[in-house]
Parts: sequence; C-alpha cells; structure tokens
Amino acid sequence: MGSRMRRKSAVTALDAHLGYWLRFVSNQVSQAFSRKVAARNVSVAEWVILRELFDGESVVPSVLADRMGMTRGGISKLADRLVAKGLVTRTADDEDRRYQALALTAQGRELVPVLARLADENDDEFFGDLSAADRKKIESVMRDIVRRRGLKTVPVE
Amino acid sequence: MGSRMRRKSAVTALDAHLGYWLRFVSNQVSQAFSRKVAARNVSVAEWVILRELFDGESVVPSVLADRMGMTRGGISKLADRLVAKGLVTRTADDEDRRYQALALTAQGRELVPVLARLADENDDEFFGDLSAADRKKIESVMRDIVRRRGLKTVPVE
DNA sequence: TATTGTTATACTCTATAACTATA
DNA sequence: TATAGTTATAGAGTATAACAATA
Repeated sequence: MGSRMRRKSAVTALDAHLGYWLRFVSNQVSQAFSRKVAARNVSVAEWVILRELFDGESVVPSVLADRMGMTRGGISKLADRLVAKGLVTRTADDEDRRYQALALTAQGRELVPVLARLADENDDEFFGDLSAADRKKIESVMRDIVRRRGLKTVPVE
Repeated sequence: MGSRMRRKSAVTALDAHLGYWLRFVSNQVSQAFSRKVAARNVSVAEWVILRELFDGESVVPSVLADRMGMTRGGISKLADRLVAKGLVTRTADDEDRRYQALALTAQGRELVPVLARLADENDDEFFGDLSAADRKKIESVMRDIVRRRGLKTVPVE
C-alpha cells in the first residue's frame, strides 16, 4: 500500500494519477454507449439489467442489487421503468411473496442482442486498435484490482 | 415459442468488454475519492476546477469548460458553488467584460494542497501495488486513446 | 451578428432512510 | 422481529436550449 514512491512536490498534477485517465476514458466510453442505446429508448443501467436477465430465467431484485453494486431502491426504480416499457415483468414468488422476481418479456429478450451489438461496436470503437496483448493486460490488471479490493460495484459499461 | 431460442454467440457477456472493466474500477476510484473530499465539503468536479485554477493566475469559464469536457452551463453552476463557499472569485475582464475570469481565493489556495494529498492517497490505494511498468503502460494506452479520438481535455503537462 | 456567461428544465445515477407487506 | 421491496427526498453530474450582456 505505501510502497509506491511519491514525488515530493506538494501538489501533484491531475493527470499524474491513473484514476484521472481511467475516469477520462471510461466516461467517454460510457457516454458514447449511452448515446447509442438512447436510440432504443434504453439507459445504460437499464441495459445492464436486461443483460443480466438474459442469461437466467429470472432474477430477484436484491440479487441484482448485489451484483450491480446498487441499492434495492435503485433497482426498484429501474425495474419500474423497464416494466413500463414492456421489457420486463415482475412475478411474486409463490412460496414467499416478498420475492418479486424480474424476468424479460419476449420484447425484452428480442432487444438484448440488438443492444449487445451496440455494446460490441462501442467497445471496438475505443479499444479495437489495441493489441490483443494490451487489452488482455489491462483487463487482467482491472480484474486484479477488483479481486484484491473485493469491489462489487457498478459496471455502467 | 421459437423465439425462446438463445443465440448465445450473438450476445457478448458484459465483462467481455474492456469498457466494462474500466468503468467498474474507475467508478470505485471516483466514489472513494468523492467520500474523501466530501469531508472537506468539496465535490469531485469542484476539486478539478480548484486544481486547474491553482496553476495559473486565473482561468476563464469557457476555457475551463473546454478543458474539462463540460458545458459552460455546468461550469457556471460549479463556479456558483465555489464562490458561495469562498474558495473562488469572479472578476470581469477590463478589456472585454464578457470574460468573467475565475481565480482562487486565499482560502481556496490553501485548500488545494490538502485535497491534492487526498487525491494522491486515493490513487495509491487503488494503484499503488501495480508495478511501475504496468502503471506506465496503462497511462500510455489511455493517453493514446484520448489523442487518437481527439477527446476533449487537454492533458496538461 | 457572434460570443460569453447565466438561467431554466429535465433526466440519470447515487445515497439515505422511512415505509409496506410478508415471513 | 427480520427481510424484500417500495417510496421519498436530496444531491451530483450531464445535456439542451433560451436568454442577457457585451463585443
């Protein structure tokens, strides 16, 4: 933790921090992606939920909140919007009616591959020119940081 | 029912995108930093303005907007808050009174090194364990992406 | 007319906490 | 009492556009 040597100047430049560069690039990536999915009337966080629901039959909000690093309140609002758009359904569990499982509608299921392609295109726009080794290196470093710190928050792609 | 068929090859996993990992880590870094500076009653965007003002005598809002990739309206709101906190002053240019130069107050100037220290600590928490080579590699890749795409800010320095 | 900065509006995301329905 | 989910409120950040003052 403290093994990193630090310069003696009292006020480090903004761009001397790796966090500055990550935020800079990742904000651009997210905003570009946001503009793409907006054409389908979906927000980035909504996309993440849709994608999570695509793999399993259904997912319970509290599990989704854990997985996405959001609060249950946040998931609840997102779910409201997705239900209103006809992309997601809520179904109370028969054995314990506190659990309101979320699942994709047919319309939602059809939309996911379309959005997934936009995600692919967006990532390619920013990182397509990197060498495979560079991409792998960066992903590996990020995974390590996540693992080491036990992070579990938001991927807003 | 035929539409139930999953074409998994068409739908990339969320975590297969580099943008996902950058966002994931960079959100954590920003949120951690946000909690640190909140103790000084400053937001992250406010910190960036304060740091930008620290180097020069004064900076005009439109230049700041360009440099930070924000709109003039956004800068205006931030400037309001900083002025209200006694950290920044507005001064109309004598030769062209449309220009309302922003500058640090004495209090603002004293605060910057304190915040800079928090920024150093935060970056160190997340990236301090990386090898110098890895840090350099990642910074270099990010700079290239910014340069290649002509993204907004002027990486100072 | 063009530019600088301000103001108004709206939406997304985050955070906290009070509230309900169920167990 | 504990848990799952909802609702309310607040704030930051972003985006667009109308607007006033100045040039």
